[in-house]
Amino acid sequence: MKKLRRKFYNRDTLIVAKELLGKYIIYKKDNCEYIVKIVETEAYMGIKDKACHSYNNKKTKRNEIMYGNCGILYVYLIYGMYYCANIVTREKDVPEAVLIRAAEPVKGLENMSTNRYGKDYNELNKKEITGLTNGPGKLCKALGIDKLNNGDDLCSYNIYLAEGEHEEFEICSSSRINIDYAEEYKDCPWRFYIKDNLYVSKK
DNA sequence: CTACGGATTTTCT
DNA sequence: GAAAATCCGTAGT
Repeated sequence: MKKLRRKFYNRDTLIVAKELLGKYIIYKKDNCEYIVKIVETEAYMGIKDKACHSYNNKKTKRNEIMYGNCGILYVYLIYGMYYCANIVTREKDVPEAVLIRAAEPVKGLENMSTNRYGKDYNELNKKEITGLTNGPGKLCKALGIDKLNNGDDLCSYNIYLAEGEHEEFEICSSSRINIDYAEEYKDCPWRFYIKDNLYVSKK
């Protein structure tokens, strides 16, 4: 599979969010190779976007990664219990990113099952199988992504994104999930997902 | 099928 | 001290 280069990420964040659909995340950890296909993303559009951590150019210890180079993972803890994985876009000092909301498991299913439920993949019922990676917190749990992955370079060997075979699918968009506080930005159609894919988190 | 509340803790004000 | 880019179980339709 063809690895995505740095300049893929240094483009308009909405374009990157859309083009990330269908791409593969390859992550090597604990002697296991995890592969998932991205099926749902959300764009966070930086200093003007009230839903974005960097709204109004706010810079904190948590979000400083967004102000750095693109093609880097931004991971943070949400609601005290789950992690969310984002990919930083644009050039340095333009703090935008794409949240990876959901993915389809491709390889490393046994390990994902253990990470999520503490049991074998072949013991999972149908709901547990789709529940492996159909949400931002679930995806991180399945892949074992946590705080330590904040700042990981996606143009490296252990973790990177790649293009698969050319594949036809229809892209849907909608408003983003759980950002009611974002006022006039809460209805922007900046969430993208692959139509009819089983692992999309909602609708 | 949808709707609600509780869990849990880091981060920022 | 409040909020948070979530998830899950339970209850109701």
